[in-house]
Amino acid sequence: MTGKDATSISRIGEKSGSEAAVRGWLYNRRSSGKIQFLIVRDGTGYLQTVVAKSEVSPETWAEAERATQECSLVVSGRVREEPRAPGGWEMTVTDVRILGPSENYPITPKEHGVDFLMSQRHLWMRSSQQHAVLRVRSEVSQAIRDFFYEREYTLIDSPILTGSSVEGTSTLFETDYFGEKAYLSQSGQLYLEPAAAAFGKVYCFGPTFRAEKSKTRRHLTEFWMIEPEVAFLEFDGLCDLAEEFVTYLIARTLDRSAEDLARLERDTSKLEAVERPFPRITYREGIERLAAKGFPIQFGEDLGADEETALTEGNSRPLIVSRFPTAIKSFYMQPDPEDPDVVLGLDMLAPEGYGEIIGGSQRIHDLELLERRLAEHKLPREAYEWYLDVRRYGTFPHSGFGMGLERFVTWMCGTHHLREAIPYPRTLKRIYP
RNA sequence: UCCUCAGUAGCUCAAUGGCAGAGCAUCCGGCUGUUAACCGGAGGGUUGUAGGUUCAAGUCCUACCUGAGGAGCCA
Repeated sequence: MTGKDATSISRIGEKSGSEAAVRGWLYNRRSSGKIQFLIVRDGTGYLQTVVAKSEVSPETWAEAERATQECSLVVSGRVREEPRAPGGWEMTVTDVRILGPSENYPITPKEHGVDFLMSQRHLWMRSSQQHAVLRVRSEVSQAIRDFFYEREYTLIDSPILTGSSVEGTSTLFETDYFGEKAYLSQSGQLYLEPAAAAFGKVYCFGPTFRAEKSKTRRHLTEFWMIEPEVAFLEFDGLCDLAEEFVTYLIARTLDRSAEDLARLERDTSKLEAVERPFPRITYREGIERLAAKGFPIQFGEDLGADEETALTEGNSRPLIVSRFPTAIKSFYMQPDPEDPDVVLGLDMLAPEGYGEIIGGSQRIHDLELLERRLAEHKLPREAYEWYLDVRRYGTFPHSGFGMGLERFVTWMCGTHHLREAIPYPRTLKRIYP
């Protein structure tokens, strides 16, 4: 089409005082008779352009008047500093060319309901706040990879199609695999444990599927999970790793996503307040605190949403809760040698009511104990022979955790709902678009 | 699976059981510094579906459908 030499709006300042062209979509147009303001966005930023009737040809003026919300266009002119313009730069237009028209764009500059917006998700991501959230997500994903790369972890992609469940409790999406049953992965952990024996420090980062009929703003049926697994790492070290990981990601987000967080009107002082060490309590301490607050939880009962909220109330840092009763946790978690009724598992609960973002544990490395647990949980042993091999051939203590990307991004952005933190959310009631 | 709430114009929402309304969007007109611009005008309706009560139902009753929020479960 046109605009071969178009300038990226993020770099428009480099063109100050000279001619330039920007190529993108019309974000909004305001007209005042003989002057029009075309706000152009190109994915990297927004630029206010000014068309003055007295300074352009009648054809150019008419073309600008034809520009409608979200039409694609090329605008050329002279770039200059302009304090009245959002962003500080403005273009005095000499030429406008509409590339693709846009009739009756559904998302108007006005309030809309979430249901409507989600049905227009493919268009909604053009809106400034949604755009900002997804850019933060992109930065967080990059920071996750950098964190592990800098620490000499090996990326091990775990399979999405699997033959058995990790924990046997959550509901799995079933699919047909050439006449046999297969399931969409709900965790890469089991596949990472053997990899830890091969590479030492490993992680996976990919989509995860849960067929749970959860209907809350903290659940998706398809979400992205980051799971490190580390050989010879024991429980206290795991807690340290989780802390270091989260503080690293926050620092990177504050540094590289400042503009997007500002657009989201995120109170970044809340994120700046997150420093190490994080408070750590055990489950037993937790139920004591809850008893004092009027929640009569007995040992062996799981902590519900109200209990989690009560425990994190007033915290500016995430809370690590550890050492849960064995009976309510997964089969592979290592018992605490000093308190055999509990396992060396942890949940990290984010402040500001964002809830659980990380769940992890030290894994059982003793073959006989693991075999016993499989039996207790009534899991089909044949499906786990390969997993037991990790304990048969040079067993070793090891630990790992899983972090939900969308939950972390939602926290960073201060967003209300998880579904805005993923480009195309999959929820109980939505698989379109 | 359970509990709560909602469904009226393209969108966001009004309407005591008594004429179906407004803002935004769209179209037309006006305006040379707008910031979700503003001002004037126009078009736009099977009130989620089916049944019931009533002289009269968007409104009350019953069932169903769809969605949202929460619980449980989890990251």
